[in-house]
Amino acid sequence: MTGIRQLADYLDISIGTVSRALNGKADVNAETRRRVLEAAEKLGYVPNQSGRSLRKGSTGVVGFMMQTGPEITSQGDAFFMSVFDGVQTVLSRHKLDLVALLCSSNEDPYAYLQRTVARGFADAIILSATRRNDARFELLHRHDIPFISLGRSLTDVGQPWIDLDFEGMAEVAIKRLVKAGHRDIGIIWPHGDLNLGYLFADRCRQVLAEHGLALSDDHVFRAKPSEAGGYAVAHEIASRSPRPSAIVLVNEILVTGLYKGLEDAGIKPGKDIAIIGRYSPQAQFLSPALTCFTLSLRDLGISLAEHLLSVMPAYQSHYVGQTPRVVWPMTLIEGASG
Amino acid sequence: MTGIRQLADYLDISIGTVSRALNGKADVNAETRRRVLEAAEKLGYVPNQSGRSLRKGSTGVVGFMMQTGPEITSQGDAFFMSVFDGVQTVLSRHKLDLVALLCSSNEDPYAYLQRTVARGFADAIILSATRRNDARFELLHRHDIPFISLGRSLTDVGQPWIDLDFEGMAEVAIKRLVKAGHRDIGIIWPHGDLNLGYLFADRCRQVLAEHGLALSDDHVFRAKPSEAGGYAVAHEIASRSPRPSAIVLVNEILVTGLYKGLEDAGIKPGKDIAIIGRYSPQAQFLSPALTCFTLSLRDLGISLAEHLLSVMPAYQSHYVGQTPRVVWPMTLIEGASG
DNA sequence: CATACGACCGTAATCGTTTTCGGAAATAGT
DNA sequence: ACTATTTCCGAAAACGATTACGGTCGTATG
Repeated sequence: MTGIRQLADYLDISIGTVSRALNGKADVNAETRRRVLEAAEKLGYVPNQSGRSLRKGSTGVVGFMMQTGPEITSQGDAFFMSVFDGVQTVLSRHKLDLVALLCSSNEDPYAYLQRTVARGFADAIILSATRRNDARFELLHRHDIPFISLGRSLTDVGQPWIDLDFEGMAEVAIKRLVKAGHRDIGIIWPHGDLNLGYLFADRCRQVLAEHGLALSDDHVFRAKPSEAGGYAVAHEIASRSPRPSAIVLVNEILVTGLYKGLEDAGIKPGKDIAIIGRYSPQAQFLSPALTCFTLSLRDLGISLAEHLLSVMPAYQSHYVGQTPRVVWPMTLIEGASG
Repeated sequence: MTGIRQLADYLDISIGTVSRALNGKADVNAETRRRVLEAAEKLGYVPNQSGRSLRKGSTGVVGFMMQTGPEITSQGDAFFMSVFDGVQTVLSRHKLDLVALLCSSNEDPYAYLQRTVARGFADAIILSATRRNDARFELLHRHDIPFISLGRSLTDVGQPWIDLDFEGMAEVAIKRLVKAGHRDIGIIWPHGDLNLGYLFADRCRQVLAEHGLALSDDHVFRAKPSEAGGYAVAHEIASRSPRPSAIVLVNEILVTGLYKGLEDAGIKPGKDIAIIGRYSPQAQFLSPALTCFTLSLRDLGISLAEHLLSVMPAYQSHYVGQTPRVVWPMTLIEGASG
């Protein structure tokens, strides 16, 4: 390993000058700087992360916290990978790196986050899969760690967040179905305590009421956010009488299983029952193609990163403004399912 | 932030003793150790990552390298999340943490890895999406970083690897189809330079030859590893004459698009054309259910971690043996597609 | 009683980097 | 010619942890 000391010895100058040269500080001769840069390139010098961050008190790393395990809590892999890509295009301009902080399924997320921030692993955190009440916000706020969340929560410590417009989606979807003549609309509410479920269900109920329709408890279906969950809930739907003539769902992963389950019960999606959901890469390749709501995940990632930077003291000069709270719009793709 | 110094002041002892107590070293009174542990718990002390790893020369972090971006290179959905979960169950027993090192789609993976290891970010690396020739192996070998790869490569620096048994899959699939009477079998080879494509295609060709059958170049279809890629390749398949009566594919993501594309071309999967592929959470919810090869991703992760530990000097006492090279078996799930 | 030894703890060096401070040399100003 | 100012660089102090080393007790052994 070639450190700054080897580099300094090689050039026969002091480590202080080398450091200043590499970091673009003043007080170093142009010619000297050139020599240092050249030698660093030649010897393949890269500053040691631990030494640097110990001294600077910051790591240059932004962490995106997510939970591992077979049951994805809210989104699929492709979802995050696209968001990550957007986040990185912004962060890389500031020489920040993004890593995914992986919380094991058998560790408490709160404890994991506590351990991780106390270690000083990352300068800033991006949270996802926000719950109805989410103590992680208070933790990060208490430790004064810059963070942003992809998702809202009832817990409010003045944190910035960006969230998909589940309420707008509910509104457009319900109105579309009502206009098409549906009077008996059901919704699928993914299991668990994710906040988005509440937002979505509440707004659905509200919009239905505006049209003089009620959302009977009998037509609020709970399902695990997985293909198998979709399959299972299809049989519940099939067994209801009266059976809803349309279904709106907020989770993207459920839909393949849902289609299959309905078909197995002799109910043809798009014909016997209307379905409106969320876009996923498969959505347009189902039969019938899913009518769904989509968004640019990359742009979402970009926005996430920019707003995160705005709450990081060392970078906020670039992005000023009040606490960012963005409800990200989604657009409807007309399929053949509803 | 409460550091070791605050802890020592609080207990009115020296930082040396505190450190020894926390790390289970000798030379510390049982009663003192108890008090230290108690105070650490109470004050929420967690050793600073930078300070510790600077001194120790190791970080306690294992990195899993993967590339971000909308086009997943080889696997989809819950694949990685399940593998991660297995990896972590092993690593956590040794107080090691797993993070995903995210290489942006517009950064060269080799350069990214170089930067990351030179910084001393992780003690060990897990590679995935291995290419036919993969310079990353040489890089890690040169820097003497312990690593393992999920996937083989022609590049050989004596590294350990675990890979799915794509050759076994090819063999079982081809034999099954031949036995069912198929004489004109095509394969889908995902675009790119991933090594698994070569392994799979070569073995298919070989097994066909053993049965006196040839794999015409006309029936080797290249496709982007995505739903859209599956849809596109379906039209190519449909346009061939003679058209293959069966298709074997090694990528799990393609299949939804493939089904749809074939149907749009008036070809019914499982009826007009047999299809055998890889398991994914959707596979059993397609119509007809996909005949596919599956494995326990969690167990794969566990094995990956154990073999990684065996090449990490600080841990290898627990797992001895020669360089591990595991061809991971897959089992057939009989669906209705082929 | 003197010596040896073990148990326990504090001191200080160390890891690799950044950054402050002061000094030397060169240049400019009078 | 003397002072003031600028330019450049080296010395050294941090950052927070681990750990080698030595010192102070108390107890056991001869």
